[in-house]
Amino acid sequence: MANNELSLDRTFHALSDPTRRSVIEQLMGGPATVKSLSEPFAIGLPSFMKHIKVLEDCGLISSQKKGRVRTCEINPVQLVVVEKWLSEQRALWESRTDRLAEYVEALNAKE
Amino acid sequence: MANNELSLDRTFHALSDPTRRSVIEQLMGGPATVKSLSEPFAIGLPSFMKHIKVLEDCGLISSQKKGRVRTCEINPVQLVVVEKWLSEQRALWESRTDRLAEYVEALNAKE
DNA sequence: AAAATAGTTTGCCAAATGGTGAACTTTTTA
DNA sequence: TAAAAAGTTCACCATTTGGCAAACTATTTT
Repeated sequence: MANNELSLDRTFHALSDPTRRSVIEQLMGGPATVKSLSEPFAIGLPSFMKHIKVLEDCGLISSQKKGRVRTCEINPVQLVVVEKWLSEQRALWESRTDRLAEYVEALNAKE
Repeated sequence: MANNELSLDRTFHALSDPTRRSVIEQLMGGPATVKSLSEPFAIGLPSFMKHIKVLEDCGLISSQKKGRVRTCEINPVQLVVVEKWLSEQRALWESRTDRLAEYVEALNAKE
């Protein structure tokens, strides 16, 4: 569970971009090549590769090249690290008051 | 539950900075003034106020001024929005395989 | 009334971010 | 073997970020 702070910085930052979140969503369905992942987006491959690198550097995905094709895969551990920070905050808040349950209900009701 | 995308962008970005995460953590204990929130950090007030603004713009906190003092408060709804995106991803992954449980266990075991 | 406190506004800066096009390498495929 | 496909590298660009100092406005305190 090493160096949390920097890891959280990078992971939250990685998730702050819609292109990168979309890549994550795609990868949830299973591994995919860079090319196929890039297709939904109207940006060049060099730009897209930067996003892949950001995701890889923070540990959200991993990739390997075989022949001329690079295949990416999700690494759920890193998502759990982030989820954990959030739920810890939630726990802090809940220990102070228990209004959060109401908020969540209200939020769910809005859908 | 309006405009999720932009809201997620801004909220993830807000959480990608350690100063801002620390402010969130402080506020989990209850409302506090800008000054008291800024004390742990070796940065000037103008810089600190930018962080407050980022947190307020994405809806993670709210604040109000009374006299010369501005008091900030956490707004847990926005945290829940982020938690939700993450747990949706986790659900996607779990629907594909159930190895995540193992990962989480392994992670928890490391503490 | 004078001084301290808490914030705000302004203008500045270096570095990081997210994009581009062009040129290049390495496989595959035709 | 020639051409297409999939990345990669490079140099460049505008914008955003996160910091600063200085000057300013209110409000408490003393």
